[in-house]
Amino acid sequence: MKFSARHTVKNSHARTGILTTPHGVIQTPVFMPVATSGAVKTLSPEEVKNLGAEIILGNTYHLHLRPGEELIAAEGGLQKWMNWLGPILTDSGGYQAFSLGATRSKSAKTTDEGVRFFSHLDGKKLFFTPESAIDIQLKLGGDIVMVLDDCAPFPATEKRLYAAVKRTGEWAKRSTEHWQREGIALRQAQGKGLFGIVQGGLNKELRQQSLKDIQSLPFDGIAIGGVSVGEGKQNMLAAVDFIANDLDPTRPHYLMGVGEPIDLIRMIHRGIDMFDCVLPTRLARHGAFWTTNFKRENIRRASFTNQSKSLDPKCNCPTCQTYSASYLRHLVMTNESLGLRLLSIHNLSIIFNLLREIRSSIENDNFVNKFGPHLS
RNA sequence: GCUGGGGUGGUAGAGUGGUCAAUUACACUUGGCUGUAAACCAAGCGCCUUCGGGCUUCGUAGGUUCGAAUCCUACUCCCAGCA
Repeated sequence: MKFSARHTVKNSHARTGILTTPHGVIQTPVFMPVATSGAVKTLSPEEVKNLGAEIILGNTYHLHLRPGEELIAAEGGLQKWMNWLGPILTDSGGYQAFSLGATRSKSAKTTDEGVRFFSHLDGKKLFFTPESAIDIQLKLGGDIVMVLDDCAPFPATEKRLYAAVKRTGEWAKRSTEHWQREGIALRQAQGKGLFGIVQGGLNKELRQQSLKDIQSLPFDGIAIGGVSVGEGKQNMLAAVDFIANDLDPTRPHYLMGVGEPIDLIRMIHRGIDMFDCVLPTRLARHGAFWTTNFKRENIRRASFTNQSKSLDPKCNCPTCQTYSASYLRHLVMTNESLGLRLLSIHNLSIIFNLLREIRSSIENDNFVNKFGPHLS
């Protein structure tokens, strides 16, 4: 995997870049729609691509459970199988240890050796280690492989955060060793990349320690995890600010699980190159959508009943070019799946259009000027 | 016309003397959602309220009772079967 920064900005960490993967080249800053179980929910890969997606995210935990990485490998890899011909980043399952463990008692537990899961489908016991998480992702066909990390919840004690940083650091080391043992030359020839993940929650020293741990290892990219776990926007900003100045500029920076349009702007200003988030598609399935000025609305609100205009007069997405808010509300209220699809298309368009604007403003040295009011 | 069954809040449908302003579901209203256990979750949903409570409701009108959505009578409407 290769990354090169293309254009940087004065008075900001914002930058554009190019990420080269086995399945194609990506313009950064980039947003990766989440295709947890092999589909961006409600949309076809062709639709996702046409909206402007260059890379999508698939999930180790979910795909391991169903249908299993062996089947996907036998079918020629996730890209071929689902007919997404571009790059795919596979998440490791570290977040599921948090989300299943935190919200469902005893369905996931993290130890120094790895993460034990009880399948949410049939209760079957699973055990992921840093090594097995990589093996599964390679079988799935991930272009970018994420290490298994220990994602601490919010709020978390300093002790818990310390443990997360220590364990994540140790796992990171095991991960790079495994990556090499399994043939780093081959990996590099294939052009696949391995990303490390920084933890540390809202603790400045621990964030900086974790960044040091991760950046000392030969990772192809640096991810920031342990955010978007319920801490809120201001806390998230603080967590990133702790380390923004020390991010290795030669490697891509990936903020995991973010986000909202406003968060993308702020975090790109802080030097983030990559994002993924379920919000555009999940909000859509819940009737919510963003306007071009980054406000959240919900189409179920009675006031949209007679709105014959589109969701947002300034939006040029396929949904807004074609359908009225009134009709979209009707579709959602009557559980027509078309409504969920059209809102997913709109929300993803809002994100991709924003990123196009941001990239071009960076290239034109206009980023700070244009997005100034939204940067802090 | 006769016989039997039944009319409960927007809808369906519980409830058969007090713990019923009335279970539940759906609908509706409003919130929430940030590496997807998520087309989900939460709250509200007769009227008024100084949030203690007050008032009017279970086809209509009477009645029994300390007390009725629940028992009785009449009326009315609906359904099934028979004429």
